[in-house]
Amino acid sequence: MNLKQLAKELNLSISAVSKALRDSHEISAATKATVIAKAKELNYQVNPFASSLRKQKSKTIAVVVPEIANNFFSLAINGIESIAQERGYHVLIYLTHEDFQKEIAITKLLQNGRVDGILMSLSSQTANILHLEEIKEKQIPLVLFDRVAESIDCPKVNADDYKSALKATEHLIENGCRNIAFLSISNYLSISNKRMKGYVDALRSNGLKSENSMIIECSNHEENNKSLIKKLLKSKHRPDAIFASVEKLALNVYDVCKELKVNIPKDLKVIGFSNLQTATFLNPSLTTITQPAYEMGREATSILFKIIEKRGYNMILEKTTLKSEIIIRESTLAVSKK
Amino acid sequence: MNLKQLAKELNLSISAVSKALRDSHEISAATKATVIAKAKELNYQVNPFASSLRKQKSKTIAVVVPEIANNFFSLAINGIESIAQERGYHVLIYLTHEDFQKEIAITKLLQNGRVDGILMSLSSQTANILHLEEIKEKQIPLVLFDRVAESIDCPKVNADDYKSALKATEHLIENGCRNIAFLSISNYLSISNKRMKGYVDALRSNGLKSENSMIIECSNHEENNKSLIKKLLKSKHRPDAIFASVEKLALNVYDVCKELKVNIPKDLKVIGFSNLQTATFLNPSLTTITQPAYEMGREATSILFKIIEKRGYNMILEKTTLKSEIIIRESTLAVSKK
DNA sequence: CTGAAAGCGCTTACAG
DNA sequence: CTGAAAGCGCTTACAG
Repeated sequence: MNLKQLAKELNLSISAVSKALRDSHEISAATKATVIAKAKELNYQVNPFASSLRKQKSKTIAVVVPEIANNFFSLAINGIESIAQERGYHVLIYLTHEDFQKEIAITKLLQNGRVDGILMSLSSQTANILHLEEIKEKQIPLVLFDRVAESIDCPKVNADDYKSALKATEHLIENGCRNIAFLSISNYLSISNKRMKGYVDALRSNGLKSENSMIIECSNHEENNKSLIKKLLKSKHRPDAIFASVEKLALNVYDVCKELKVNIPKDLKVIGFSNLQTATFLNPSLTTITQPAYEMGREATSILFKIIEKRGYNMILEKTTLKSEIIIRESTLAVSKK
Repeated sequence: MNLKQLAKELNLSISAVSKALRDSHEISAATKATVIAKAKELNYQVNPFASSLRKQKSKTIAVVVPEIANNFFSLAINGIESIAQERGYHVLIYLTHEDFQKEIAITKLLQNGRVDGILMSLSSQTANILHLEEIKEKQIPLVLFDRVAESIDCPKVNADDYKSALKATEHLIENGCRNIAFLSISNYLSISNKRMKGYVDALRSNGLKSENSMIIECSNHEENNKSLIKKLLKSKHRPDAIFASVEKLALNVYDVCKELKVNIPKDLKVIGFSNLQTATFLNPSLTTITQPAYEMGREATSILFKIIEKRGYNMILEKTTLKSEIIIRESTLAVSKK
């Protein structure tokens, strides 16, 4: 069933039917009513490809994220989808699996007009932003969220990572910790730097010397991370707290502590950035810095639609920072050591 | 940059260029080489809408799931995406949020040729399959996974829910449980019935009378579920074990036990269907029946592509059942009660 | 208020 | 081996 057939049924021209369906002011109310009724009766639906080809608009956005089996990203996608569905947009999803080359390939794929805009969170392996510059050159609206690159000129949505890392570190210090190890995953992105900076500044402003700062470089290799943590916990300069910059690392710490029979929080306090819904049921329950993932998704999508719908808006650099929440649980409880 | 411009640059006809790019046997190797080189140089990319319009193929599939902030579905989507990416397909994602009306609206949306096929897991509210019949009538390839409706004639991928529920119940019985409460979420789908049937059959074959079976109807309302569980645990006929048919309910049980100071596994054993990655870190660690979510996603997608690529294959009813795994942890440990 | 016509950018059957 | 032409199904500027 296409416009041509529908027009024939109605004894109208194709253009009249098309206009009626798009509620054009050129068409009388009576004609519109009959057209709409007939279209419904015959279950007519506009061909999206013909429409997109003609209008040069896809009514589709792309979401490019490192992974999906991850609480933060699945919550963010939930937020993205909620706004997109409201506005009648379709959502294409692409996973980079933390692979820079895949990320580049995907951005290339998206340069042919398939989508009206792109929401993106960069992979941890991303080493430069040439691929993002290409997107910008092609004038495709782009909004980055969470894993953001400072060096690119586009709207960004993230959380107050510096501030919450600062507060989290202070929380540890208040609860008696003096040797706090920060588990980082370094990359091109500023996000991990910001968290690290918050940690370092908190040490400094609390009179802890810089030699007290322990920054442990982790990777995406679970086993390597665990042996790093194990080594750390067995060393002479064993920390009294661990600050995990990402969720996975906090769980690795739990794993190692279970194995080494290190008691949390008595022997070691643990805090981590995490969107784990079950943090409260862990043994012991985990103190987390929880980002507003759902809201970040919604916010990023709202901004993207502003750019898509008002051309030229692209030039406005919008940077939105949402507040994370520190949820204090057992893993950082002050315990009198006997 | 379109074919016309590219053809002009090359002093060839549009059709020759198009054929060269699609590696047609009608074009000489030499011409192909120059065309491909030029296309690369000028960064030419085929317009997907023109191509889809002409070929009546979208190279896109839709994934319709109840929710995404859920370990099972995010793992399944991971599997789906991995196969789709391999094959060069795009993945549209739609969430029903467990709302039958939304599910219907989405299936309507997908009838206009936007996608070459649909992967779907039904909402818990889905009350009939008229919308699925429409999809079938329109000859759009459809594969259901996990939350499947028995009554529709299409390929299905699910887990051996009956068998694993049977085994799980037997595990509880072996560990001394006699009064096992089964928390179900009933709906039109057979999935929960299968799990329930496994539970009931295990009781029967172990000589436990049918009055020992306790089936508690839960809902999607967390607070209601918790008060149901609370009532149950405070009642005279307090169970010695709870079998949660879905992950959320198991966590609700943990919540209530924490509040009522019921000790798991001493006072109550808990087992549940769950894809929780942190099940092992819970307090106590949770015994789970874990579905192969990633593999189910991959399998369903492979079948979908078989149908898309070989027409007529649609008629073959493929039903694939994958094995779940019971991972025994502390929450079902036999403990001598003093 | 309605219709004829051009054109979005491809692909492919057909002619040469 | 290459090209001219039709057509996928729309939308919209233009004419009436």
